[in-house]
Amino acid sequence: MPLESEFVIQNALISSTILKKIDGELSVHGISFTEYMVMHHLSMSALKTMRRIELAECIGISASGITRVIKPMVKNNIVEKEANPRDARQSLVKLSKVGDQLYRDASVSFEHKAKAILEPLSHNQLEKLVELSDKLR
Amino acid sequence: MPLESEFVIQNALISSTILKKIDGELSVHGISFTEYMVMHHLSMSALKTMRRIELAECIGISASGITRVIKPMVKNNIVEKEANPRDARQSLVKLSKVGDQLYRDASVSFEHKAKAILEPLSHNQLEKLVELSDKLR
DNA sequence: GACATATACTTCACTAATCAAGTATGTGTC
DNA sequence: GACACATACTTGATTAGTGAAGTATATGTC
Repeated sequence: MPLESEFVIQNALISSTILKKIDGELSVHGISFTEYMVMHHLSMSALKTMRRIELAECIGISASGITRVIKPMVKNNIVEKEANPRDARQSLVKLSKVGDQLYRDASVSFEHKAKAILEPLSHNQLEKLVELSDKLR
Repeated sequence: MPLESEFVIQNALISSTILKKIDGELSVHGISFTEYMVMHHLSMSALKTMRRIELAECIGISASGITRVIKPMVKNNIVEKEANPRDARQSLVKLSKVGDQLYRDASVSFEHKAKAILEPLSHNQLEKLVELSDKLR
């Protein structure tokens, strides 16, 4: 079997395992990995505000997917809706104060688990892995 | 943000993208990536026969998940059920002749797509990536 | 200014997975 | 041999996602 096929198969198992571990860790905070990703990308963005489509792209889900993820987050006051005066089609999403704090708290768990998962790798190996993975985007 | 967190976030996006590309490619053969994985692991196994639990583990899904994946595969004569005379609880799964041919055909598409996905990497880089990923199992 | 087309969502029906609970069978201990 | 416990599934209810179709708004062309 070619190495490429081997990688795809191996990667599928590894990434689903990682996802489950992270999801388990984040459940303490009452959020899923997808919700964490939403908060993460909002937190990284300059204005802590993004369009839904942008968010969906960053996270790797569809337009309808992002609608469903965000609906309960608005209800729970983790993010706020904002209109774009320049374009009435858009519905901007902004991290609320509550959401910002939740993100900080969840990040502690997230980073802790991420480190545990990547513990088998040295710092140099991790750097190499990130560098190689990056080429696949 | 620590490199470990960055990797987890980056990897989630990359692997979901890869999965969608592969799924699209396999849909020509009327199968999902999960079904391909079932056939793949059966094909690799010495007797082309495995227990459901074993399969589930290899693929990274739950026991109930494998039940649901395999049911239509039996119906479509891709795999066959076999009893284990030593243990009546077990329900062995075996790749049928039809399934074996389907796997061969699908593998061509699979390998082709896998190569396209990993095209940005040189052979050495791919080897390194597989080696590093392997440490995360 | 009207019309065609593109974009940004939202909603509906569906799918693939999950967990919890249930059934059947095997295994170890007294 | 009986009982407790473990293992190998299966089923039902639920969940997180998908794509297709619908609505509202923007943009480019004549």
